[in-house]
Amino acid sequence: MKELTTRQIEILDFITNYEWRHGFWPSIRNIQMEFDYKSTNAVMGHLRALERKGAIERIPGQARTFRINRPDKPQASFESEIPENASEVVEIPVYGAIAAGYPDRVESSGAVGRLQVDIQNAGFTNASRKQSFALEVRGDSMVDAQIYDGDRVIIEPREARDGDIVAALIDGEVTLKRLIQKAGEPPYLKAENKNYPDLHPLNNLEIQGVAKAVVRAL
Amino acid sequence: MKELTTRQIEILDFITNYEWRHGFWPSIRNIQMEFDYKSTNAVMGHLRALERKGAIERIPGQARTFRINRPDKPQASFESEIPENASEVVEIPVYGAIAAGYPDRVESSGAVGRLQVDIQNAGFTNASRKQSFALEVRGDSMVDAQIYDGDRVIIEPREARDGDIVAALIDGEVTLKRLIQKAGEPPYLKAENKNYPDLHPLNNLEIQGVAKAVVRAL
DNA sequence: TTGACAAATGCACAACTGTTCACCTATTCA
DNA sequence: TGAATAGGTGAACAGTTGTGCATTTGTCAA
Repeated sequence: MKELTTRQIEILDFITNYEWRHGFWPSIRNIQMEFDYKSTNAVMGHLRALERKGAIERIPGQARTFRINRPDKPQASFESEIPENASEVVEIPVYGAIAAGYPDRVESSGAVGRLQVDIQNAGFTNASRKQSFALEVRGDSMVDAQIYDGDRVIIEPREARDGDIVAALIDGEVTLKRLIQKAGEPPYLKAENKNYPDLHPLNNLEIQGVAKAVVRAL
Repeated sequence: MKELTTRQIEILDFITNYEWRHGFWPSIRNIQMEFDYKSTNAVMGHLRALERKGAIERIPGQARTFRINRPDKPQASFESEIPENASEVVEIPVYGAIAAGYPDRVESSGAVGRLQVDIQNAGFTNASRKQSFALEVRGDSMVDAQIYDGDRVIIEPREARDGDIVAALIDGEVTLKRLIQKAGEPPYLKAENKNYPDLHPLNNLEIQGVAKAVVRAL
């Protein structure tokens, strides 16, 4: 792939980001608005350049039909067929750190990276996979569940059940713990390390999502 | 969500499948062709029904803008905001199982799944990440390195250094161990569990690659 | 200077695409 | 019997959307 200019990378980033946020691709006029162009043709020029350099593919004349070519991905073309054994893949932004020790605020505001796991391996619910995100773990309160400082947990936002490991907002602080939710009793959070006490919410316990997988770089 | 009819489920399945195969949503006429309808309005009726029953969401008047709602998803609406950013991504086939206990043969022949991890998080070498693959771990010989039975390790094929965790072919058998390679001495493999002995190769020690990351479904 | 190229404006056009209105058939249910 | 609902035809319409042509500006290298 040839070198992309700064502007072309900006356009490409916007397209990718738009797709992740909305679930569908932007129209040319969506891109035009984002960059405050006075003409759609400004976008057209960049799209043509991106296509010429192999960064994207499109279907001529059809609306919102992009395909992003990542350098290391095996050639994706509109003609190529997807093999049967290929499994659907999930793309997950990494947001920042979550305390597995004592509660803390999520540190990073934007996503710091991306993580992809296939559905079969992590058992995602089809719909919420695109909303899933990953958080870096801080602290050692979950070591008995084999989750260590520096690991990344993949969080799927959905209703939690008793026994799930959850990312939770407890009294305004974010933490990663196991949820204990017995019938007729108020729910609370339990660390997987006997040196840490249970966390009983004073006011508010809000489950942000359920941990579905752990990823650790060696 | 209300009950869907057989036909409505067929439509919904087609839409989902189309998106997975093509990377973008179908137009109404795409759906019409698939079901050999003589009128686009047949599709419109089903889409209206699906929307009324909460199975999908769409943006009125805009092309190819679907959103699929699955039962246990909390709330997906076009208004919900998701933060930003993206980074390059690696795609890795999952091949089969590797013994972290005693050496064994890689069990599966073809790839059984796919796993994707972003470059920043796993620190891949640019050139070799294309050929990286993932293996499922069997056995408990690496538990002191926090690698457990059922975990998946991502292997990058490259030269190993002393202290790396490697997938190795030792006397014709595949295993996951830490490589000990001191100057002037023959290299050998060391388990991260004191119940397992060191593995000194009788004939041949072939390093298949270096473990770069661990992924575990919760 | 000249040429090549990235970047952008302005406008018009045609195709793609969602949508609506009128009308039809069959099934279910009270 | 009548009403409601699922499913479908046919034709027309309007908004969204991709595209092409002509023109301008600035940068960089030969």
